[in-house]
Amino acid sequence: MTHAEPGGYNPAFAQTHTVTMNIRDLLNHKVQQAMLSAHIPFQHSPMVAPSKKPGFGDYQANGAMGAAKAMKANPRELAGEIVRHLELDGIAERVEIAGPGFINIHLAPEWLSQQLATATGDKRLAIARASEPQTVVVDYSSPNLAKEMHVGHLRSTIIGDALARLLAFQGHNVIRQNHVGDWGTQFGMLIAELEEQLAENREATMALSDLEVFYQQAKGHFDKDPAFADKARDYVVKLQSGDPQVLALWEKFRAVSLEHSQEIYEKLNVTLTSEDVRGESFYNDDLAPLVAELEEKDLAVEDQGAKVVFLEELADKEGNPSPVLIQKQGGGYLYATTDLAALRYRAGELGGDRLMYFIDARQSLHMQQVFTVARKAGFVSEHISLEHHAFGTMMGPDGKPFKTRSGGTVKLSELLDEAMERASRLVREKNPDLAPDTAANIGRTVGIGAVKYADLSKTRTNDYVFNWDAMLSFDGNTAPYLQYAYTRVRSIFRKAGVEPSALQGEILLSEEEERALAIKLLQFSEALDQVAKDALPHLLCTYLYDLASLYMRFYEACPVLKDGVPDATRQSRLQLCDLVARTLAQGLELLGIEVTEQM
RNA sequence: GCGCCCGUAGCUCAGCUGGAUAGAGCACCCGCCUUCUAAGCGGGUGGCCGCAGGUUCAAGUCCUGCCGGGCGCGCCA
Repeated sequence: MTHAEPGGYNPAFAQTHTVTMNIRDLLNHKVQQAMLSAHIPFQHSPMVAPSKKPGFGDYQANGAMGAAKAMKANPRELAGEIVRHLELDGIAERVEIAGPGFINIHLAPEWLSQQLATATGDKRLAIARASEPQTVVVDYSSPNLAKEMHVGHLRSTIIGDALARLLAFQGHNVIRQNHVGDWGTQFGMLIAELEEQLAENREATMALSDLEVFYQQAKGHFDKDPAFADKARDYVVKLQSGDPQVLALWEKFRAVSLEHSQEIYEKLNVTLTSEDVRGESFYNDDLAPLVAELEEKDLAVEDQGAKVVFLEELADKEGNPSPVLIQKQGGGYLYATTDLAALRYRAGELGGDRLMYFIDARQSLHMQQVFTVARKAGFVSEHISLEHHAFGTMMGPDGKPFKTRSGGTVKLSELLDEAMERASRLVREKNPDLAPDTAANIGRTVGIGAVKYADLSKTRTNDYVFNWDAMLSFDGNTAPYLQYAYTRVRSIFRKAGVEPSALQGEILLSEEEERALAIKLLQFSEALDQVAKDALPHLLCTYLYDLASLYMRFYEACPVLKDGVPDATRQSRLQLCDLVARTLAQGLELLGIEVTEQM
């Protein structure tokens, strides 16, 4: 139930009303119809997928074998039946049966060319908007405001932002939620420290210019000075009871800390704004009623002085139910309480159909508990999808959690600065003729892109090893490689002095490299659909890398501007180039990565 | 102890609802620039897919057990 399917999404049977650029859906639909005509029950899926080997056509339908097994029929004969009913006139040039019952589909170049033509004329590259747009609430980044953002926040921020961008592009109503940690006991200490420093005539922004240092000062103060510690504890109480003076200090601290985060988001090219901040404090007033409601519904019970929900759904082997603490002995609330309030708000007030959480894998049990309680309490209806998209830890080159040499946490701002610096140095080395401004700008784009892409391109659920050299390399599945592919295309247009909009004529797919590139271009929407469904941005990375690789091969094999290229061929190839550039730029933009005209 | 995640080439990683001889990049070896950015392209070396069973026409993929690693499990968030 953690990874519930979003309601109503089923790519296999998506209709092709308008111009859907999704070949896979189209073929699935066509093959399904053929199967029905061949009296094969609807439950058997066509299993259409891109072929892995060039010899097996462009797409293959593997559903005949499974259906034959269930129907006790001969798989090759059944495949023959399906092919007999298969209507792909104008779409496929050849359909053949191979092996035990594979149906290999070879697409017609004229059809591919037509499909590409609809993409060239469309700003969205003919990517359809969702026919049933959902309201998707995306929880990501969510740093603790008591401290500076560190590398631990990178993955949630980057991956969540990519999904938010992508779902919005698909036409969904995306609501970003930055569930910042702006409440809790540590704020008593921090506010008390802030008050003292302000009394020494320091500006709040100055005192808090380095949150890490400030936190250490407060902690040191707290540990050594009992009077200060008492005050800190007193301020926690005052904060919770709404004391105006303490609250004002808290506001000040919060504002400065949020500004720090906002700076990082801007540097990172992350779309979060102050509008998206809905921190823990936002739910304060709802916590007591929420606990009361859980008690009324006999879900929460008192246990050892605390209020607990016991979940038999998550019981261990011996049948001991899993406890979820929602209120402490002293009456204080816990993060499960806040998360439940936030969840209820997102489903209720925000009207979310799909609630996505991009949070560390270590929170898996907690998220499962929150989801289960929310379901039982009726905070969310059956058809609302609750999804925890977990990710692994960021590891240093030594394979251990990423830390500084001295063992401290790595500040995000410093990491990003280093990325830009390293990239700038590389750009200057490779292209010394660039003006310093231009080089710095390219360095920024490449450096930030490299950091983000390195993260996005790995399977989300695994731990991931941070490696400067690998991510800044121009070889392999990296941001610089993709950005370079983009500049190569743009360079052709600069050289030719042609505007893409001025291009004319049919797209001709005579060479192998052109054909392969064409099919890959047309698979963009398939990649997007899959990422949207499973929240796995690395699938889009793989797609873009494949596309860039195929373009590089095309570039080597198919001259565009060179002498002797017929005009029709030149126009055709320039159109392919333009589609590649736009697809790369669009894909990278959805990942939150920028491109440059030259490198 | 229980639960979740992971184990694929020397290294970093792909492998899509089970499908055809398991794929990239790095590293190593060999080719390709008087021609659109060689920050590139082509080729080669390299794999008991942790181990053992099972299901299946078909298993890296599904099930069970074991080994190894990470993480989590009532008053922090």
